[in-house]
Amino acid sequence: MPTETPATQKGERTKERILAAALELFKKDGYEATTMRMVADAAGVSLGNAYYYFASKELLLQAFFQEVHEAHLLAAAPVLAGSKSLHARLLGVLLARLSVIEPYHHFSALMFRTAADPNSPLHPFHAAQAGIRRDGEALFEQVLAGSSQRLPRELLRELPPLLWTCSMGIVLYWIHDDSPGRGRTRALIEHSSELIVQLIRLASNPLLRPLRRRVLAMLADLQQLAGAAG
Amino acid sequence: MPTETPATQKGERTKERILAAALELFKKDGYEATTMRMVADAAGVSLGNAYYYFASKELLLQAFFQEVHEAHLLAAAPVLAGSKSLHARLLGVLLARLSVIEPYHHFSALMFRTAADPNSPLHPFHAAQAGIRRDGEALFEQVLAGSSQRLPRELLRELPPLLWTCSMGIVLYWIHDDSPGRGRTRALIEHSSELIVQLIRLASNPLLRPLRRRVLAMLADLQQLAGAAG
DNA sequence: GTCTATAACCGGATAGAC
DNA sequence: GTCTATCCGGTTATAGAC
Repeated sequence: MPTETPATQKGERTKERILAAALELFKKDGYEATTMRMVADAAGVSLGNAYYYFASKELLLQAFFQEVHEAHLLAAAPVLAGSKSLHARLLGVLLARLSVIEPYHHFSALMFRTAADPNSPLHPFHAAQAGIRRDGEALFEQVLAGSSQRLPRELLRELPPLLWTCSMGIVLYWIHDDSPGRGRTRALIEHSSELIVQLIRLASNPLLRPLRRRVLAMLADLQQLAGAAG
Repeated sequence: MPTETPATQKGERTKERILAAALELFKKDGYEATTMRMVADAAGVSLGNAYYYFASKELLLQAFFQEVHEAHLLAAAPVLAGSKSLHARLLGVLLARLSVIEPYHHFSALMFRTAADPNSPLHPFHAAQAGIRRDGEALFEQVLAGSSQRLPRELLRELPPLLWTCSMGIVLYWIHDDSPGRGRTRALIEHSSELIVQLIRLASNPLLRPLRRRVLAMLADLQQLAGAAG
């Protein structure tokens, strides 16, 4: 299964050519409109050869996700370097994601159709995505760690996956959002980042410890499952 | 487009036969494993004829969802008639859903794959699903209205869609859940119903009015979009 | 053993005759 | 309203070239 790492240099170049062709077509025409035959043609290889390097169309899409994620990390870096306010950091990171994915709005629904299938290797909790998920959580860890906000240790441990999930929810909202300039998603990001910061402060209140325990217990439930799947 | 209502009596019978055959096959083999050719064969009609009545395989699945929803209403009725405790009502309704969908766990992922595509008529926010969504919200309205718990008017208005969304989240969790007897989902339902009740009580605290406002504003954002889509 | 190509399979969807 | 014949695209089998 040379999908992992082609042995030859020539093979490696071929694989790269196929991937590049696919990404270009995805961006231009969208995922579903792009056929494997088109990809193969654009890359100058046969259909069968394309399948030799990428066992499915989905795996090509996965490579695309990887690219998007790396662009997000890049776009978020200046925000994280620039401010210690938790709200500013959270807001900045979420807006950075928005700006990175915006060019793909017209075919985002089609990406998410496959990604929503728990059996698909593209699902956020799938083992194949563990890397991206960990990276995503690491990003929110940074958001928290670099901020001036004080947090109970247990929250610091549990919040990153939760924030990452929230950010996925925002992406889901964005997919549906047809408002000009994606204004609604922007509003949602602003409101929710304020809200989250306020909730985090509230959650640190000692009076609410029993409630917090309950929330953390539920989060543990959720992660147990994610761990089993991924 | 006689997909809506066949003109002839014969047509009506044919349509029913196709639907019945499809549901049986979905339950036996799952959605993806069932081909339109199998459905047509089992119904004793040609492939083209099946497509005359159901323009896509997805529309057959939609009919299945409708059936599941009606079974849920039926299963929830005794709970709603039997207790005035908010927690008991919420818990009962969520567990009723679980018992209704359990027989379909083995192919639930495949249902949700299509349902997660915003362009699909199966998406919870799609216009075609407005009926089911309204019914679902109405169910949670009953859960609240028939309980002994006092609620601010604004909460009473905003909670049903939120609870419905939570219940969809639980279904999503259930899809991934491979634990024996679906124990994890049961635990999640118990924990989250307790948590929700506690949060509702907390939300009624006058000290938290500013926070509550913010939450309600965000919910308004979310519903604006749902309204546009559905 | 690594790579590439051709030909076919399979199933969702459609066209058009009756 | 029903059929047959066909398209189309993801995927696979397989044969052969380096």
